[in-house]
Amino acid sequence: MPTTIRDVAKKLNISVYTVSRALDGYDDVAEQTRERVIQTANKMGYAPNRAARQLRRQKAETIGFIIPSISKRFNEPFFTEFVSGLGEELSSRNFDLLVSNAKTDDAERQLYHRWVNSRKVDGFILNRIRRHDWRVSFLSQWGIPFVALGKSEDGIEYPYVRIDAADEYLDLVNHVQKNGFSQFAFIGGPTDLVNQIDRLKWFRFATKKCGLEVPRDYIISTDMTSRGGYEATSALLNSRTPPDAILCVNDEAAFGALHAAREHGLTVGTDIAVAGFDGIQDSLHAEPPLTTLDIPVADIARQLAGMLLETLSERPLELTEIVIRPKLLTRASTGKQVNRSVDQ
Amino acid sequence: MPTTIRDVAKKLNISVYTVSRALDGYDDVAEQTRERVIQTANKMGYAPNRAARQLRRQKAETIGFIIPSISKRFNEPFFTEFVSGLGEELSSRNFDLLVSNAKTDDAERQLYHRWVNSRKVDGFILNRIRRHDWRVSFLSQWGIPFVALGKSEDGIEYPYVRIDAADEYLDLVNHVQKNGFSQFAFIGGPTDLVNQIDRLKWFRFATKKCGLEVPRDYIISTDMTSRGGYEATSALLNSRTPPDAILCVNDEAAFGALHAAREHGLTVGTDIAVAGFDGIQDSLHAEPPLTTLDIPVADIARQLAGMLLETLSERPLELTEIVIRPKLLTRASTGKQVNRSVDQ
DNA sequence: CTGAAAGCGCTTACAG
DNA sequence: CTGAAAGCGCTTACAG
Repeated sequence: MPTTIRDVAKKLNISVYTVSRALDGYDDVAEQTRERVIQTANKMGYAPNRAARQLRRQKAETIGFIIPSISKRFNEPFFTEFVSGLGEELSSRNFDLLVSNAKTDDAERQLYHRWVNSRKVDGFILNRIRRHDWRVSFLSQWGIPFVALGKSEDGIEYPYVRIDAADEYLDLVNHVQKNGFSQFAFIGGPTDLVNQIDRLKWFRFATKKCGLEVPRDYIISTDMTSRGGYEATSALLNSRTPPDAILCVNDEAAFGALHAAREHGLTVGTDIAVAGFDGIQDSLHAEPPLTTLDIPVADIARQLAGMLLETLSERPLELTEIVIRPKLLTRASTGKQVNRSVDQ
Repeated sequence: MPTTIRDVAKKLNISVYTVSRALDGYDDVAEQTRERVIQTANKMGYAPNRAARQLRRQKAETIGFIIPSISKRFNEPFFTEFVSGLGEELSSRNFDLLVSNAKTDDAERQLYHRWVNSRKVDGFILNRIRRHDWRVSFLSQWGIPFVALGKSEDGIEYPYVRIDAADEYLDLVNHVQKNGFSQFAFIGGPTDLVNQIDRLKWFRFATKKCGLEVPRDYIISTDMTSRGGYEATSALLNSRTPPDAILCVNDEAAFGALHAAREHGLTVGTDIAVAGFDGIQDSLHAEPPLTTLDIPVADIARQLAGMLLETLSERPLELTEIVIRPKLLTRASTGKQVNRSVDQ
C-alpha cells in the first residue's frame, strides 16, 4: 500500500488541496505549511500516483521514440547514443522516455497509432526522416507534437535539427585527395532518406569542386549496416576498375568497408582510403582508426528533447531550426599524414 | 479529443460496461454484440486511455530497467542487445518498457524509489548483480516483483537467470594452451560483481586443471570498458614478465586488450592470445576476430521478461532458475588453428 | 490562505 | 446478458 496524498493530509490534519499545492510549489500556501508538508511527504515516502495525475492533467509526461523499422539493428551505436541523450534530458526534466522498436513498417504504424490513441505519450521524437515521411503527415494531421532530426519535404512545418556538412565534406575530400587517392566511391543508404540525400549531395559537390570524376556505378545504395558496407565494398573491389577512396554514409557501413578491404589484401590508409560519418565512439577503436565527420549525437538528441518540451510547454518556441556542423576527424584510415590530431 | 469508451457506447446505444467487457474478450457479452463493438471501436480509432485503466486496475503494465550506474557507457553493446530483447518480449505481451540510466549510485537509488513510489512500474529487471546488492534487498523489502541476471548472496529468493561456463572455460583454456600459450592473465571487473566472481572462479579452476601457474599480479580488476582493458593490458605488457594469453571478463575489455597488444607491436594470435566473454556482435568484426564465450544476450533478456510477467500474473512460477551455458567461439585472436569454424 | 467537491476515463461488483 | 453507479488518486475551479 503506497502512501497517497490523503495519508499525508490526514497526518498533518490539513486538506489534500493544501498538500497538493504545497508540493507543486504554488505560492498560495503559507511558507511554514509548505515546509511541513514537504518534510512529512518525504518522510512518508510519498510520490504522486502517476496514473492519477496523468488522468487528471490529461498529460502523459512521457515522450515516445520509436526506432524506425528501416534500421535492422536495434543496437546500432548511433541509436544507443541518441537514446542516451534523450533519456538524460528528459529524466532531468521529470519526463519519461518510452522506447520501442518495430520490425516492419506496419508494426511501426500500429505503434504510433496505439501510443497516440491511448494517450501514452505527449509527443514524439523522430529520426531517419525520409523525403516523404508518413510519420510527419500522420502526426501533424492528428495534432500530436513532434520534433525531428531532419526535415522532410512534405511541406509541413515542425521544429527540427539538421546537419550541414557541405564545407566539412569538401575538407574531407580535399584531405583524402592530398593523401594521394583519386578514384572516389560513395557507399550510401536508402535513396529516400534525407540523410542519404544530403550526404550524397555534399559528396557530389565536393568531388566536383576537387575536379574528380565519379563513375555512375561508384555510387551504391545500401542499408547502412556494416554488412551492407562490406558487400558494397567487396563488389567495388572486384570490379575491373576498383576505386581507391571509399566514403561511406555512416560509420557502420565504413566498418564493413574496412573489413572488406582487409580481406581483399589491401592496407587501409595506404592502398585505399576509407571514411565514415557520425563519429560514433567505436570509430576510434577501428583498425585502422576511422576518419569520420563527427556529429555530437547525444547532444543533438538532448537538444531535440529540449525543443519538444518547449513546444509542449505552450511557451512560444523561438528557434524552430537548429543547424549542426560536424567536425572532421582525420585518422589513419585515410592516409598517413594525420594533421589534426586533437582526438580524445 | 480522442475517442473514449463512452463515445463508442453512445454510438452503439449500449452501456460502457458492455463495450469494456466486449473489448476485453469476456464471454458475458453476446457474440454478435462483441463483433459490433470491436468493429465500431476500430473504426472510431478507440484505444483505452492508459492512465485511466492503470488507475483503476492499480497496475502500470510497465516494466522498469535501470542501467546500473556502475557501467560508464549507456551504449555498451551488451546493454543494447539486452534492452532490445526486453523490449521485444514485453511489447509482444502488451507491456511497456521504461528505461533509464543513472550516473551515480545516489541517482540510481532515487530512480528506483521514484518509480516504486509513483507506481510507474509493476516490476524490475536487474542486471550486473553484486554479491551484496542493495537493489535486491530494497525491492524485496518493498514487495516489488523483480527478476535478475545473476543471483546475489543476500539470502533473498527471487527468479533469476545465471550463466554456468565452468566446462566451457576449461575448453577455452585448453584451446589456448594447445595453441602454444602458457602465461595466462585475467582482466576482470569490479570485485563485488557476481559476473566477475564467477568468471574469475572458472578461470582459476581451468588454469589449475591445465597445470598452469597464475601469478597474483596477473589478475587485474578493471571497470570492464575497452579503456580499462587497454590500460590493464598495457601495464601487463610493460611488466618484466609479460603474459602471452589474456582472458578478459567481457568482450569490451578484450577490445581494449587487442588495441594495447597491437600498439605494443605484438601480432595477436601469434605472439599473444586474447579472448573475451559475451559474444557481442562486434567480436566477429574485431581485428583479428575475437575468440569469446558466446551467451545469447537478447534471448536471456527475453526469458527474464517472461519470468517477470509470469510472476506478476499470479500464476505460480514453476521455474525459478534458468541456467545458460555459453558457446565457445574460437577465432583468430587465440591462434591460427581455428577448428570450430561454425560462425555466423 | 484553506476546505469540500467535482471529475479525468476507465473497470467491475451489484442489481436486474 | 445488460445498465447505473462507485471509485481508483489525483488536481483545481469554487466558496469561504
